[in-house]
Amino acid sequence: MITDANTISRIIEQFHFLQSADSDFVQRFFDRVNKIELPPSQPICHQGTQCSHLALVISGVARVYKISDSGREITLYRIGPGESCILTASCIINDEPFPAYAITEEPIEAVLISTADVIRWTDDTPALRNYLFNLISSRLSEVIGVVEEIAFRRVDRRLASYLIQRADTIDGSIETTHQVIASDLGTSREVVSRILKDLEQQQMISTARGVIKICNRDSLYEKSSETQ
Amino acid sequence: MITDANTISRIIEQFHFLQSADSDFVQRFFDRVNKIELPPSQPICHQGTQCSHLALVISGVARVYKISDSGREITLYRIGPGESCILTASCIINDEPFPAYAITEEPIEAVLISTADVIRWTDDTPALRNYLFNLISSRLSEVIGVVEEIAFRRVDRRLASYLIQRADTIDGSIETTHQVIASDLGTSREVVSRILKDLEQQQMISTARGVIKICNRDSLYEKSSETQ
DNA sequence: AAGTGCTGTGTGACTTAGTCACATACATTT
DNA sequence: AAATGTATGTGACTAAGTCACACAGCACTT
Repeated sequence: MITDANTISRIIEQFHFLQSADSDFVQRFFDRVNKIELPPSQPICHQGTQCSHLALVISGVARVYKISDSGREITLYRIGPGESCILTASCIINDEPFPAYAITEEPIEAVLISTADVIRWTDDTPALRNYLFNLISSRLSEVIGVVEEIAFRRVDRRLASYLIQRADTIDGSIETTHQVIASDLGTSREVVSRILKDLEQQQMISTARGVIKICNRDSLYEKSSETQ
Repeated sequence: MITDANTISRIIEQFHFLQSADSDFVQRFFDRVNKIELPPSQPICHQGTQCSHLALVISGVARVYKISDSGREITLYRIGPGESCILTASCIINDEPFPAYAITEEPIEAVLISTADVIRWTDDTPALRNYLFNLISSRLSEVIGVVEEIAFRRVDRRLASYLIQRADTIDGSIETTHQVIASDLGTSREVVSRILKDLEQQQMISTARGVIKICNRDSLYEKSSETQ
């Protein structure tokens, strides 16, 4: 149960479906759900487990990913404010085990809905249902995008795109490690290190321990969009 | 509109949601939908186009896949009897363009539902809504499985699995070409040819133009489940 | 039977990517 | 300054993808 008016208005602001739902539902909603806070690097869902709650993220970011036997990782997508761990919803509704891992990256505030409420509400509340349907559809599109990336695009091009995307808007710097990048892209740390070295020699970026800085965004962009 | 009693009962048999829906809806359903037949190798959805109908497959198989600039393909999943081109549904509901290609493999009979009816019925008919939700969730799981395969598993292991899966149950033979296999697995024809040659030298299979026959299923299975 | 053409398969040489085993560099603590 | 832990660099090797081209099997013509 959530009672704090301030928290409630933050949640309503973040989740559009609460605005289009009738006030009766909104009241029941805040009666039945709970708010939790999670620290960074907190595992949320384990592959193969059943999910007991659906989490709607108010603030923070979580990462959903796969791990291979050899320990390599690949990020499927991230969950941000206003979104939800939709795989959970899909597991709840289909009664299947969770097919991946999820972990918090930035500290998360989330609303927890119990399995029973998810099932009841998706049945009788069009607003929530549409919200979930839209979210799961866009996840499907995103994951199809991941398939396309890893099946067809060269790692150096993908890395160039990744750097542009992640670069700080002000000074073009990124604080991260090669291992983290490798885990996002689904490749190995050595491969990332070598490509970064190449990019540095071509003056597109400069690197230091834990930091990458974009020096020539244009030529990096050009590299990212080379075909084949 | 579908009136033929025989056709109607075949459709109801295939689509469970029509059994759990109330009879009022079933009547409206058959009043409003149409049946189509498509020959093999007929393109259904083109990447980037809007979808005007949702197709429910009564018989036959379609393939949903991605193509790279260089012409390489990868299969995302197949649509069989009782299933539906759920990407279409997701595009209809989110009003997004279709993110892949779909083509019939075996001749297809399908029920076509117009965009407007899809939207109306997902809103007022729980049975149809749940059917679609389950389907899209399981597609998401499948596509996540594809990511895992191409990101982490070696091509020779994947090919071994593929052959076991596709082999005729009676004599263990498969009628296909190296190019078709490559397109399913998301690799190139040459790679498939080389690995098949290896498998043949290890007496696991024998090959001829357009045919592959499994000779030693056990050792092929062993190969498919080697780790790393 | 020989000719023609299409589709399917084989192969070498080369580039890109992933693995393994280390070496080295930098930052923080003691 | 030494010790520790994390981050990065590198060579050697295997796996996978690309390109160019050769050749084989089959259908169809004449």
